[in-house]
Amino acid sequence: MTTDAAPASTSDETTVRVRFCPSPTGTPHVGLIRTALFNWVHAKHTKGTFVFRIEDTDAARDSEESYEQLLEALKWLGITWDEGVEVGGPHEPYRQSRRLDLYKDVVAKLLEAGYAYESYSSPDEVEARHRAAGRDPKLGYDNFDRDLTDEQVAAFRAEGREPVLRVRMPDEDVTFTDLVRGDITFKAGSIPDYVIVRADGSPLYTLVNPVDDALMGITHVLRGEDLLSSTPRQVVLIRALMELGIAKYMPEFGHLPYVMGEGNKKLSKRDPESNLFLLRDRGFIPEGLLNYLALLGWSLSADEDIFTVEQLIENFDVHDVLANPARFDLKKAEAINGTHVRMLEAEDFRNRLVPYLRTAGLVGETLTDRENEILTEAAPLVQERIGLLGEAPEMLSFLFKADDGIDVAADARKGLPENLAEALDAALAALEPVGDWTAENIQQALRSALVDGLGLKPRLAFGPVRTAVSGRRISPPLFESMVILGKDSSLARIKAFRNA
RNA sequence: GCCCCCAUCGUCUAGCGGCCUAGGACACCGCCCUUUCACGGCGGCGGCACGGGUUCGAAUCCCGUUGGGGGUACCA
Repeated sequence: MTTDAAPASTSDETTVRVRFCPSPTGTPHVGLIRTALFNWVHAKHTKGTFVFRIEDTDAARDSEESYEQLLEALKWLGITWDEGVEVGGPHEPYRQSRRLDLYKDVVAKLLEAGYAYESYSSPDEVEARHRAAGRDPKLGYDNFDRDLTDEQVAAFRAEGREPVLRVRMPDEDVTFTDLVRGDITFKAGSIPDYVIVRADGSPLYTLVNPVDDALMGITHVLRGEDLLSSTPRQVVLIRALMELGIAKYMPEFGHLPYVMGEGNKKLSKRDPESNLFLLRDRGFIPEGLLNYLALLGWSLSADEDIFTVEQLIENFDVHDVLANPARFDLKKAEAINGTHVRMLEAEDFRNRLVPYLRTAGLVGETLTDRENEILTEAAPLVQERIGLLGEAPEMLSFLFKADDGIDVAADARKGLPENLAEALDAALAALEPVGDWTAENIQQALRSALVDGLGLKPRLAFGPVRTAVSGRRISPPLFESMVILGKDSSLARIKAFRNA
């Protein structure tokens, strides 16, 4: 005998309803976000509804701060929801901590119809019974309380025991069709009756998750593969809810592969590269990060890794998602991000730099006219040189500093020509008469003085000026930078370095 | 122990029985471009875990082995 979820499943005509339902514990991490992304994209692709629900039934671990961070994360990434917290909808409230009465009703019906029953056994007692019968003591719950007599119940009650509530698992195989893995069958007897309500009356995830999915009409459950082995339990419970008229249909399940860290460890919340806000602070942009995350388990085509969110929505099909876990590769993520950085409109890119300059202390809360001018002119110089926005401040800092505030990095002093002083003098002499201060003219003047005049190789010729002006061995294009600084400032810096 | 999932270059992947002498991307290594660094261009390195089947033909289908992961909670 087989319990098959498929026949009673969602029909093609049913509008897609997916949900993202995190527990507000800790900071948002990339695995969580990838799950949100695939749910959202699936909804967008099918013109369905994306529900954002909060599973805060664990008062000890849940926090309001974490809840706020989840909102901030989705907003930053542009992942919008049609129903849920903040925006409301027909199934309010969307926080489970405020739905407790609903669960009580469902539990009463489950008990009455015999799908669930009271269980008084303590773990120790279960283990003792296994030992006594010569079985492995770690076998799990033994379904002992399934058919207690009234006398037994009364006796337990008399001892002051409060029961947990368990779901009666059928003695048959449980099969469901996973959207990414195909048919999956759990053998009869391999799953013991499981707890849905604690002895103190509070509901567990095993109850509230499927119940809310049923109540909210969720058609597709896309979640991490860590929940795969709890799916047969949910299938059984939802079948009961269908019998009771609480659930209209069996949702389809799709279990997304893990996002792994170094080695074969699941990326933990403590790994820095998994922390969404840390990635944002380093300068990932939503376009790049979303692109990379989508690549973990899905691909647009055989030879193109770069795509926009629009393309992702257009082409995404959950059936194409791979079943095997993927490693989060920061290098590749940065490379993908860099490509998206280069794809930004110049003004958009410029504006996105501001918070990073502010954090680095290069500009204040509001930019002065001069700072705005510098930024507008300098931004294009770094746009194709960085993979992360956070790399920009170091590259641009010399443009925002005073002429006497230039610190010369140690490596910028190395590799300069032997006749450093002579080269600087020649550069000054050549630049003084330049009237029209353009990159073209600056280059011409320096080239004829240093390359032609002193016979320096181009590689060596401009080093002294670069160091003098920027204090760095590596800088944005030199001549353009000098134009932004202006003639006076440029010459002052060369003089200062000459006399240092 | 039992249950379930997974297995193509170092990494992410294309591949859904013949287009595969296995394609792309990141990383790495050369070369070119070049005022530094990048960007860009060209080239190189590098893989179907193993063993059985099925088939005229298998990276692709089946079975097994090995390896990895998850579950077996009054966590989610």
